[in-house]
Amino acid sequence: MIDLKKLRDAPDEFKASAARRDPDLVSRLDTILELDRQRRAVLREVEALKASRNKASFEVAQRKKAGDDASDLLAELKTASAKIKDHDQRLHDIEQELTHQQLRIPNPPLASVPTGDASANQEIRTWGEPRTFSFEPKPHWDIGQSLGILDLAGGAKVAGKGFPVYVGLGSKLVRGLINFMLDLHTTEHGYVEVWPPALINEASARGTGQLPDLANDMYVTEDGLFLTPTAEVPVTNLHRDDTLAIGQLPLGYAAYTPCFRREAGAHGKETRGITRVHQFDKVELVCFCTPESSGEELERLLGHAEMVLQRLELPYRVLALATGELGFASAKTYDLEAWAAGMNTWLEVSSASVFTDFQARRANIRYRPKAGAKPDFVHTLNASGLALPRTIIALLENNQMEDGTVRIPEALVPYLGVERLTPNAR
RNA sequence: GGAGAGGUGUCCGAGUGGUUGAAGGAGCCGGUCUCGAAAACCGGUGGGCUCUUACGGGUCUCGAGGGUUCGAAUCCCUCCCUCUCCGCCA
Repeated sequence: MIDLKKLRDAPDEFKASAARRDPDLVSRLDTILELDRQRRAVLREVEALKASRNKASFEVAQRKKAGDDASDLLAELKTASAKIKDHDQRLHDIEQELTHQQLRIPNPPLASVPTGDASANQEIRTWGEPRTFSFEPKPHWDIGQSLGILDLAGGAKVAGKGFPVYVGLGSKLVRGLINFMLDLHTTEHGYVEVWPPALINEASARGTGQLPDLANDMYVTEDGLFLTPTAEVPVTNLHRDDTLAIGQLPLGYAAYTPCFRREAGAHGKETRGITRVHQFDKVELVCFCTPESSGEELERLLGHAEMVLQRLELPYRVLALATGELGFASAKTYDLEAWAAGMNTWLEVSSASVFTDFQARRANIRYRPKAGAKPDFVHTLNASGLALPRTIIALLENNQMEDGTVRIPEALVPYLGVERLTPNAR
């Protein structure tokens, strides 16, 4: 949720920032400003009416207590009350429209975010060297099939396209990666591990910004719950309506959840293999912190996600996303892209974002800067650490050998119990 | 799913139509005392919106949303959540 006071106090500055995302936002912000003016005008009227009503009501109480007659006042109050009801209705209508509009304005980008579409993304750094092959590296769907660890047809049979099945060491690889990542983040990076629900309610989806506009990206159940698209939603909303103590911050959680995405309209792109699927597994890092520290927290989160790739010995690059590429709630995002030798491309395996106070406003997550001080909104951040399918793609494609086996990086060996994936091994 | 009990401020806990934003206690903040601390004592202490340069004022808020009433924490309706018992079930 945008900060209405900020918009009101410095409208031009606010609009200029929003326009870097989308020039159409300017007129929508003007609409909001007008609604805000109306709201405050009606509010002043209705509050004046209520003030005089309260005064008269008090007088009635006094007279009744004293045994005096108050029928003249009561008659007066009856009409005043009707008038108030009328004004309240108008106020309610305006506020409803205002909220409707406000909920649909994305977070303005931070100044350091480059303006433009994907072509304006900035490469921050790279790590590792894409390996050179003495043979033609295969794509992961071929490797997965010949090793017998990936059953796409089976998944399509039991659920549908985009629901992969991992078999044997493939399944163990999924399980091992989840454990490896959670262990790394909890023991070395200091995160508190949580295991949240995979289904979320409407209020949670609104809190992190999936609703109202991104409803079509989620699966809905019959009783109005959504299958979570990312652990960010349940974990961030864990503290919805909370006021955190300053001593709790920064507060970091690491959570595994399956993630569900309808990917409506994405068909035809990246349809082979497991690059884009409807259900996948992900370990997510979520952080609550003070507004002053969110800049450095973003860098820390990014570093923690990078560490996963480094331990897995996967070459990657870090991109600072341009304004046109930012997610709805994000003020700044880094993407982490791992190299996939078989597909001969970079694949997004993680995304680290700072949401400033945008989600905190929606979800009403505050903190008290010091005992006795007024509460203020926290800043929230998250980073994938990491999403599994594309990590698996990179592992299979980069570490494949000419004989068809796949080398397992050292960090994962304890989790898999083997140093190499071989055909039909169990 | 059925029956019952209940949701009050940071926490515990009073309060069944009119100076109740809400007793009392704890906590927290400030002060007195002390070399310092503890204890004791005194004072202060919710949040949102809004008006005001400011001091300060107004309004809303007792799970959520509606309703009755001149007036609702208190009465009525709907929903949500927690607890107990029963049923069902991994």
